[in-house]
Amino acid sequence: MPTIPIVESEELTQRLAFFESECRRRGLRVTEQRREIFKAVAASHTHPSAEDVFEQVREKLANVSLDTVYRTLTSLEEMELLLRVGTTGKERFDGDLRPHAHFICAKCGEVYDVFYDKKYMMLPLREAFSHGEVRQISLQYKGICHQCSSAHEGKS
Amino acid sequence: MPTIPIVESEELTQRLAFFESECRRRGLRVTEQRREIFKAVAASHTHPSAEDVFEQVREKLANVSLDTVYRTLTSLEEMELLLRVGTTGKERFDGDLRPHAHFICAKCGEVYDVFYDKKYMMLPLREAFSHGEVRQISLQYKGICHQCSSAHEGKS
DNA sequence: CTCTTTGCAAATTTTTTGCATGCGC
DNA sequence: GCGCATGCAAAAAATTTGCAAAGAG
Repeated sequence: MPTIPIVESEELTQRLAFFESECRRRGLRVTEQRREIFKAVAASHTHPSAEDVFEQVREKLANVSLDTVYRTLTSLEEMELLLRVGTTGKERFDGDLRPHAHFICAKCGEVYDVFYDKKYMMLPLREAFSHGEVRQISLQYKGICHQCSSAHEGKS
Repeated sequence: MPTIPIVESEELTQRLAFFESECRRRGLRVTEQRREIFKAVAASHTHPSAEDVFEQVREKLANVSLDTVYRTLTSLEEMELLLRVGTTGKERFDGDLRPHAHFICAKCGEVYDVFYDKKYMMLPLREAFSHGEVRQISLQYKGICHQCSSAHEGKS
């Protein structure tokens, strides 16, 4: 039962304002639903799933739909106002057990290997062990791969 | 179009032997299906999805089923013979944009934050940029959280 | 010969999409 | 008022499960 820290309301207000200005800058409408969904994610430190966000937003807006939550979470991610933990889409597997990281293209989903010197992983490892026994380390970079940025078609 | 490096057959043979001994050690039967599925993942550097593995294994064993592939990939992961890129199960979101890592419990799926000093991320960042424009860094530790290891019920 | 593993099919779970109505700008 | 955003329902995609038959030890 993790104790849930609440983001202080002052900072939250500030982030909400930024969210709204970002929406306007991109020509997206500031709706109650978007505001509540953003607040739900920004205020929590529980790494909620889409379903979790849906339930929390329901307490404020009794009839939001789950698909609006999905759509909004996706657009918030595109606006870089939240992070998605893990990969998008289907699971991928890797039989290479050497310590290495992944570069994942946000557009095409391709996964590229990134090798690094093990010693650079030591510091966060120590803190990670405070949460339990670490069995696997996975460092992921998300971005746009060269292939996708040269084929300059489609959204951002 | 990524060029696909093939794991040298000598190393592959060695890994296959290890896979078989691991199976026996755990009382799992060494079947053609398991062997081919393991080989498919171990020999490729393409981070295949379950479907990809399925298609490749089909070339050898014309009637493996997709569910066998799923079951085997899961057991190979439990044997720590392969890695799963990304999280298991549903997607989780994080509104905290400060640079930090995640400790993900392999048993209950809970996600814990792990903060670190940004400077320790510099080295792999340089290599990551060789694949494209990095927009997000995500460091994940997978393991068993204290909560799950104290509640010592169930598998492994 | 026993008991795990498989293949099939069906079920679940998670996420996405089409379309008419509603609401921010 | 115009057009994007929403809600509903239905579809799609990904993964899991029950069960009888097959095969490893």
